[in-house]
Amino acid sequence: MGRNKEFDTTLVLHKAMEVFGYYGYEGTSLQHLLDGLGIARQSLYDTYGTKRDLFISALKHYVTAKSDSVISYLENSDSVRQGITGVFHEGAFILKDENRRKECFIIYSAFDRIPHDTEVAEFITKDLKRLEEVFYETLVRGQSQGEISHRQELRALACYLNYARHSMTQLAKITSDPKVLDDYVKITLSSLDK
Amino acid sequence: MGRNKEFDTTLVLHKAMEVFGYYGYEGTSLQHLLDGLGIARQSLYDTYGTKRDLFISALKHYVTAKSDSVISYLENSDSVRQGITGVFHEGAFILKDENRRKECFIIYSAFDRIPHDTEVAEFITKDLKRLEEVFYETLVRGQSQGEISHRQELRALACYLNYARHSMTQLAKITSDPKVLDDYVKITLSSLDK
DNA sequence: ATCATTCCGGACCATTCAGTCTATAAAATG
DNA sequence: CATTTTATAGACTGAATGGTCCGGAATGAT
Repeated sequence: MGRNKEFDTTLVLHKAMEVFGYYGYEGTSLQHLLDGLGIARQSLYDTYGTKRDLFISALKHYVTAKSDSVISYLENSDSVRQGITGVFHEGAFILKDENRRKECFIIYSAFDRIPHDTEVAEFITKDLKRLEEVFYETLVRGQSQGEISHRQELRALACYLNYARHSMTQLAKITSDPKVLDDYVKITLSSLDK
Repeated sequence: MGRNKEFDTTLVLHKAMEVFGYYGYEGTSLQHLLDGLGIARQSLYDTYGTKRDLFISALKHYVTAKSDSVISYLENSDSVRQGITGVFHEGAFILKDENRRKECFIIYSAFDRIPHDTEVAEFITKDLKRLEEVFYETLVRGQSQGEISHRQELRALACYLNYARHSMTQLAKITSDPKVLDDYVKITLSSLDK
């Protein structure tokens, strides 16, 4: 009983990603959020709690969705090279979309918070580890399938690919030239060819 | 005539890099600066102007010094591969130094400011272009000297190396494991071997 | 000695901040 | 109708913000 929520809470969460991604965590004022989310102040506090609570909710929602997508790419592709290539092309594809790219930048607001918010730090660290592990296992499978040379140091390569994927988002923040992004992906992927 | 300045203005500028790098531009309060720089409030305003003025001064000082060093490495090494390798190893070396690494992170506070401060945006963009150009010319020289394969697309490769160098700083912000940094450099440099 | 400059601490300013509270209206359920 | 939940707008708070101004002391050059 009682009145129903009138706004889609996860849709508002996506808007929050954009706001935090644009202004950064410290640079985001409550007014920015109210304008960006299109809800009243009290609704924000009732639904999400404090500004920090909202930030963490938005961040977790973004990161887990992204990581799940990456992992699905890697684990559900028969060809390991196709899986890894798919991850990077998918990432670049989103970053080239004028609308969808905006929310991605919340991850960099989160990186900025690492030294000042242990919950953010632990969450990010755990997710990075989780992803690196999947990259590693995928590469191992690639070696056994003969797609990846046995000369490769898989641990270092997994780590590199993992960070390179994040760097791609950073790169998109500086330039919006799609060709730059594509070239970056191409050269990054050439590290598989040793 | 008159009393002399009692603090080394460029040394204080380096401290400002650290403060801004740690808290971010928005996250840095005047109190943080006063504590970090060790000078009185009025001295700060007399010497550097507003908080934003100080930020831009610190940023420009950092970026130009760094870029000049990179360019010097690239232009003054007979072997092109040694020059490029030198740039990355030097970068990693600084990022592994507990003290010297701190001031490097001002560059990411600057990236965050790009959408909100045109002067910062223009300065960063210009510096990125300048560096990419030197990378490109160096690679051209490398091809003519037979150090770089003629199959390489030099423009894309220059762009990649330029951004990869910046990503290295980002990487250092997330992890302080020196091995991760070294592996990252190693794999990045392997892109020269196509 | 005079004057200019820098130093410092603290007072002071208007503004903005995140967050709370109140009041009232609108739905949905019983 | 009564109850419960949500929605909105606006007033409000205490604290912190960046920035300015003042007063007095120290230092250096003429």
